[in-house]
Amino acid sequence: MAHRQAQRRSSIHDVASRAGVSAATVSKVLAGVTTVKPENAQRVFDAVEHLGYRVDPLASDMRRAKRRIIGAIMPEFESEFFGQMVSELEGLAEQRGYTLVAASSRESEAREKEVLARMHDWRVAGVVLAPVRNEHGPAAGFMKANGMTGVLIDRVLADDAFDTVSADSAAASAEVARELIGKGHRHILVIGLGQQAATVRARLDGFRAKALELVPDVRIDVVLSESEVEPLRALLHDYFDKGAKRGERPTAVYSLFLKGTLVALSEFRRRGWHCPDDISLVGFDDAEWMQVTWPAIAAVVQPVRQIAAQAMDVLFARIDGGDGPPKARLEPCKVLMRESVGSPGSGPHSGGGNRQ
Amino acid sequence: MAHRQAQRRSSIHDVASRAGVSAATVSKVLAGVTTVKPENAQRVFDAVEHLGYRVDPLASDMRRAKRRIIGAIMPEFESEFFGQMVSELEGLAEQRGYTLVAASSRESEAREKEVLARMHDWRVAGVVLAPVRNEHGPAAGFMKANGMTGVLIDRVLADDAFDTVSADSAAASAEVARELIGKGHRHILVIGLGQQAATVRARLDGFRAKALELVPDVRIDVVLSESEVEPLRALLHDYFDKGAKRGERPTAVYSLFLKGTLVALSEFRRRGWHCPDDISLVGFDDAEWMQVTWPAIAAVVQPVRQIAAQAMDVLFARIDGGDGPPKARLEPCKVLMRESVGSPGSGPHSGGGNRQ
DNA sequence: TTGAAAGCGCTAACAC
DNA sequence: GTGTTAGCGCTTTCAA
Repeated sequence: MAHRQAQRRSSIHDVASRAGVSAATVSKVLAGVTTVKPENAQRVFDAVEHLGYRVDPLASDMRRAKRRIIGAIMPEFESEFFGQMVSELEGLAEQRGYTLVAASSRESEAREKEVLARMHDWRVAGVVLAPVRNEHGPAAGFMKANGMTGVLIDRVLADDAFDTVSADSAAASAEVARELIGKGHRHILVIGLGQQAATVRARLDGFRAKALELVPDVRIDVVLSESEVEPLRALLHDYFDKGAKRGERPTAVYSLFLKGTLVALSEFRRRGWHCPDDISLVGFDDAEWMQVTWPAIAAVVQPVRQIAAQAMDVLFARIDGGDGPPKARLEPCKVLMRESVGSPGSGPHSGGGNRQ
Repeated sequence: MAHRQAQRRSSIHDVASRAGVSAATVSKVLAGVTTVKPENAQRVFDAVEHLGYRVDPLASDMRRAKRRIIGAIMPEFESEFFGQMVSELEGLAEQRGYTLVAASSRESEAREKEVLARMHDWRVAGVVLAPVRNEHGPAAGFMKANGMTGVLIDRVLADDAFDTVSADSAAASAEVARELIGKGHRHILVIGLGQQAATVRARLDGFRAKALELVPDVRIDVVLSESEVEPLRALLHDYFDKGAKRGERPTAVYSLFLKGTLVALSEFRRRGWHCPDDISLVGFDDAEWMQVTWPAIAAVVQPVRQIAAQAMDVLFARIDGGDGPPKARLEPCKVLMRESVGSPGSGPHSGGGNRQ
């Protein structure tokens, strides 16, 4: 015996014959055309109800040239940030009667382009692309070359062909600088990933500019790993080792991205340093766990909902034929100063205690 | 001037006329049929190359009745677990030439059913459903009623209509029990969410059975919140307050799900308790951050890759016509005992120190 | 107010 | 070996 056999679904013709009208009329009724005789419309509704009929959206799109599908390409799905982003985008697409098809580029530009090509094959109406690196990658070039409609988000600054939406990293980083300087930090280490060039640069520059403005002789060290997280671990290790030899050590670390914050914490662990007594820490990107640890980790919160909402707004404006030069949008972040930040010089386990 | 106008993509007919053959021949060449004259095949390849032609997968599926699309429905996208799951499933689907379309049910059974109906409208070849609650929800019923092909994962035990794949929660929980009992814990609190009935029950029973087997008079308290995380916070608060009045307190907490671990940590914070000196903690579900905090949090690691791989295997077996009664598969977990677990009675900040 | 006809881009039968 | 024909399920002229 065949197990769970998929029965043929009723088509528009089944509805038509049951209602005693043509398929064209059914289509009109379902599309809300008002020129249909009420009596016939009712018969159609009855038939639809009885048969449990539902339009096949793909067949429908087939005829209409533009498909009601939005493609979303994210660097990864594993983090809270992109998880929330996909979730938001999905809801926003649905609200407009579109389906979101999400794909992960797995932090690879090569794959990003492949995935984008697939989206193009699917003839999606538009694409929300969060590039692996920045707006100058091969994927954006592909979109341009193929006349695709799209919006670039997150790791982008501005583009001459596509609208962009991202967090205002520079402003947030300036605020972090103000906070750290205000607490008395004069030697700060900034760590980041060079791959995410667009935003890392903005964050670094925003931080440095404000810090130097407030205290011209502040010392800012920078440790950047080109494209992988693991090397950063080694670089950071070396950095602290060398500093130890010279008897110097930064009093605060600002990590420009989430994994960097984890790497920093893990390096602190290894050395037995505690926040904020031995060293202060602020990370770009918030996560749920950061509030429940000892100490709670200070973080820059990206406005995921706002970015998603803006992205969809501008994307649909383009889909609906909106014209004009592309705009670069920046959404403000929130900076949450939590217990991982204290004042330097208070010495191990002495001041700013957080263990009541 | 119209900005970025999408040019019409070349169709199979464009390729056909350029190669001087019929559309059917092009289709055959591209499908790898070997009966085509090599010379013509070459002309087709040349034309494809020249025009940058790519098959429209949706149009192709339209004709072939079964669409090469797999639907994946997850309770949420925000957590590491489901993020990894979607990522894995996406890769596995691609390997077989299918596209994964993922949707979030947002922990709502009502939405889960709607999303599933949409998948059905899309006529997906199969569905990987991670139900909000368990295998008896309305979504599984819908799948059954509509003869859909699918596999149930994660929050499921066994089903009479669909294959299921999940982590072996009971075995892992038994191991947690063995570890805690071994360390000398005799009063343990277990917290969970009633909504995830299927697995919570398995985890609870597995834990309790083993603990009682090892130490018949062990005390196991249970705090379950019906369906929301927030009430759990309040319940936990009350539980500890009441215990304090009587001067008793569990020496270890086992959280049956990730958010519960966060709630527990946050409650410990509020009371100024530290792990493992004041209380031990083990959580079901691991996360990257758990290794870099002080202390590192002990956790049960679910075998995401294995679950995804098994799910896709059994799903495609069904899609390819595989018959026979549904099977319930359990994949073994790993239990990582980290510093958040110590021995009871060593008193605050006295033993099992983790601050070298 | 309605339905017949013509496809969207593709593939599977079936002739030739 | 290859092309013709006939659709998949739907929408949209356009003529009646």
